[in-house]
Amino acid sequence: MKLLPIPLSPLNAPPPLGLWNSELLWRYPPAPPSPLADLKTQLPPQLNTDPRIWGRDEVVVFLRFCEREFDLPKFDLDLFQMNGKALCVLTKNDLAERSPGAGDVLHNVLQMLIRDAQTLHRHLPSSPVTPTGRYPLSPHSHPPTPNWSALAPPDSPFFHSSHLQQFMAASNSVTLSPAPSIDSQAGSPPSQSHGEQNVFQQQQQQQQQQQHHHQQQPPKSSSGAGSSSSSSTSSSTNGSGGNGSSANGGAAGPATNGTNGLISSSSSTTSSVASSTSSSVSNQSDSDEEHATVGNGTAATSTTGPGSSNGNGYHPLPLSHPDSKLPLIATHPPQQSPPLTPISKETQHLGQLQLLDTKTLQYPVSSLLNGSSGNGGSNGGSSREREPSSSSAAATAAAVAAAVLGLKGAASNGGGSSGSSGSGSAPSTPGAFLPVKREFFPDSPEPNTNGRLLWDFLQQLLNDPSQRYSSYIAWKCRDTGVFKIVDPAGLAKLWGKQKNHLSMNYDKMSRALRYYYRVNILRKVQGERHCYQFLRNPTELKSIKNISLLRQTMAASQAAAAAAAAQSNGNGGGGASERNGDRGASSVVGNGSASNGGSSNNPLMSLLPNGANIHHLAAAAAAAAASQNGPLSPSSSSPSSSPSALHHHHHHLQQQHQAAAAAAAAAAAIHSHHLAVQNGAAGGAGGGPHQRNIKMETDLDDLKPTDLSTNDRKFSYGSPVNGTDCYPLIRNANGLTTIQLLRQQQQQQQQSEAGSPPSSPTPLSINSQSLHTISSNLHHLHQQQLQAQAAAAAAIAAAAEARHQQDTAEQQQDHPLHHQSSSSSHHQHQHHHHPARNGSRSSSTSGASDHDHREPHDRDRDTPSPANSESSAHQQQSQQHHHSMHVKSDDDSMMPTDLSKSEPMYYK
DNA sequence: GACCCGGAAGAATG
DNA sequence: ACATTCTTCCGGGT
Repeated sequence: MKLLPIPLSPLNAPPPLGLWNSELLWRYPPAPPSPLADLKTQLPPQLNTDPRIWGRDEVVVFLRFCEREFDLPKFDLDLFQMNGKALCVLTKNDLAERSPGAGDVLHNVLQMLIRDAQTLHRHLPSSPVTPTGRYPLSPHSHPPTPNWSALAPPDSPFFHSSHLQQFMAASNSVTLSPAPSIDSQAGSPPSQSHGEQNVFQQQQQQQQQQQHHHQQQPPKSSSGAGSSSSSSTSSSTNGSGGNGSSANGGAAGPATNGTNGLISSSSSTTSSVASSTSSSVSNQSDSDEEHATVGNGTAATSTTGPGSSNGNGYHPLPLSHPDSKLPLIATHPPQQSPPLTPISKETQHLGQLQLLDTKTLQYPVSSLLNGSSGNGGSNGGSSREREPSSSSAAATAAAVAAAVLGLKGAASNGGGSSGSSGSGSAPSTPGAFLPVKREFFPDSPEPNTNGRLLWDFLQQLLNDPSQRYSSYIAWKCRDTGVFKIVDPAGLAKLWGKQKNHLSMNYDKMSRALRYYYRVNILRKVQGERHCYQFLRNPTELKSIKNISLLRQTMAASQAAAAAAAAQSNGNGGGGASERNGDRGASSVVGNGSASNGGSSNNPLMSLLPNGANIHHLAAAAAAAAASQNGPLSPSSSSPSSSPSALHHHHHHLQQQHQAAAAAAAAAAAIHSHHLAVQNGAAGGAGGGPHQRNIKMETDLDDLKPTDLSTNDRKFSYGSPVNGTDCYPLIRNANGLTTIQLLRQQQQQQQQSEAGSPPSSPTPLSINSQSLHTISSNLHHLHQQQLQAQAAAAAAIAAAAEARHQQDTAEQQQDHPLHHQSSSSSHHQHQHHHHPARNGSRSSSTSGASDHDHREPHDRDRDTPSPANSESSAHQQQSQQHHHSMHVKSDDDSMMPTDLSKSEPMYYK
């Protein structure tokens, strides 16, 4: 027999990561580290490397292949009348039952394939492009595995990662350390309760159902299965809790254990899910899973369990609800759930798949997690370091190109995540598609986000599938992110337990909530007691973290970049420049982003989420690239996504960097409306080095470091879109979204051409809705492309002119001025915000240091006279309100109820 | 008196 | 050493 592919155990993962970390690798992705490479290559040609998209026939082919390759006993095909998705969902035990003696092998092989496929997808996001940005941000980030190139592999039905991620996200979220956040993300949207179910919910439900199904169908063997060292690997790790938890813990950090609580809970859920699917761990009865997850069961899950939490008890849940959160799994939560909407089996399968994915992912995740603390950081550093080198225009272009290609991941990491997330969450096609949040992966990796954050905690409670915490906190309108603290004291206690601050009370907790006002994570719903509104969706929230990180890390570089930019272009010109400086980072970022190469690190790109700028850039770039490249992804498209292909792809990208640059310029131009593009900027973008010039004005300036309020909101909320998922995506302005769409298109085309996509109801098997969405998206894309092209041309011309002018007289800071002025219009809103924020002054958090550091706000802020503050505060709210609402188009009516449910703005 | 706001100082954590 | 995210207090307003 050939050696079986190595189990996916997380352990394996790490090494690769290290490798990947190197820039070289990054740029030129080595062949897949795993044995998969071989395995994949050996797969029968007709088999897609992603088993999840196999049809029954492919499954049969695969089984035959395994029989031959591994000298396995003949499989009883009758027992494998299923498509790839279903096959992937089978646990080791399930497989063992169906094929005694070969189950482990089969399982391992499948896991490897899945993992590989996932990996590819994942990486996509993180894509190289701006490796720096991203990585730094999401260190965890998956190992920068270069696969990004693979990313493209259109093969997977899931278009690029986004879908996968989404899928995975749904199921996975847990796994990731950040789980909580993830969960929250995933969960949150999913709505809980009230009728509106988001896709998420559906997904979750699906998942749950699937799980159930899963459990039911495949009679689970006893837990034993897990034993197989290999097989259990991923799952086991998770399940074993110890490991899984460890993974989480790793990410979270030991200290964080407490944090894990949520996470744990969430993780537990995931883990549970995983376990269930995976089998081994829980193999317990279905109920087990639930139990495990739920209550103390957590214990089962292991670390996550309360035990880990120690005194803290993390499980917020546990408190009242014994069940911890098992949300996902929670089988039918009695209460809640929304009856799973009848999801198509496919979707269910997907869900299952997701679960699997998660498992598979776990490895990476775990690795990431580990990395997060350690590696992640290192990665980030490395990436950062790298970036500088890449600073060249080419790099930028490449980044852009990468973005274009589909890195939604890119966004994922840094900002991308947000964007992606945004896209993911919202965008996902309405329906069946996998609305999930792709973020899972990307985000999760991020170290910082442990569940300990209050917002995450709240999200988890709010999104608890079982709605076990509805007595503490409940959505008033999920779409709008409005929730009510039903039991302030109780919630505070829960929070206190979570954080191990037994003396926690509502007053304290509410202070913490108010702290979020400053960063635009929350706002108070005026007139309603205990009612708050999330201004950011989970994804975005995550991104915030990234931002913070970025800021920290990048601060220096940004400053430098800003300075450079100022000199070169005279961007801001005096006043303007200052502002930028002040406000900071954001502005800098903008610049940096433009300069990107220069600051390289700039997460700018990564920031995408918030920084609409980036999105726009990305979008524009994507559009431009798409137009030029034609089938961008084609390369990627090749299902194989062989390393070579990837490389090729990568090169291709590089070559096209100019195009990308142009795209960037175009994007900048496009944005100009929103963002003020400074002269140079446009030129810069086109030129490359000059890129610096581009200054995306935007909100960033105003934003505080942590301030999330940036554009996103505009986009996200404002996005008109409601109607279709697609729309929103596009609207999001995340380049990602656009990109994703492009990818989808491409992939679809490719698939259609290739015919690869198996008949099986692959996830792709797109339903009419999704198709509709896609078509819509495409349509939008087209338009965007056109605009982008036009913009690009204009931008180039403008840039040339600008340069010319500058050359003649740099003094012309007019542009900057213009810039400002133009921006000002946009700004106005922001300004308002700021003041308000300032009002909040938040000295709270860091106190003086922050002030200095952070800003201008303080300066702006006059005196702290209470009166002022309050007034300002009110203004703030009103303004914010305004803002967000305005964006939404909705009105101010605070209450969300109005909001079109069609699409929860909030989550979008 | 409950709720809400926000400043300030400090702790925990990464 | 530093930044972030609270936690804890507190004075003040509604």
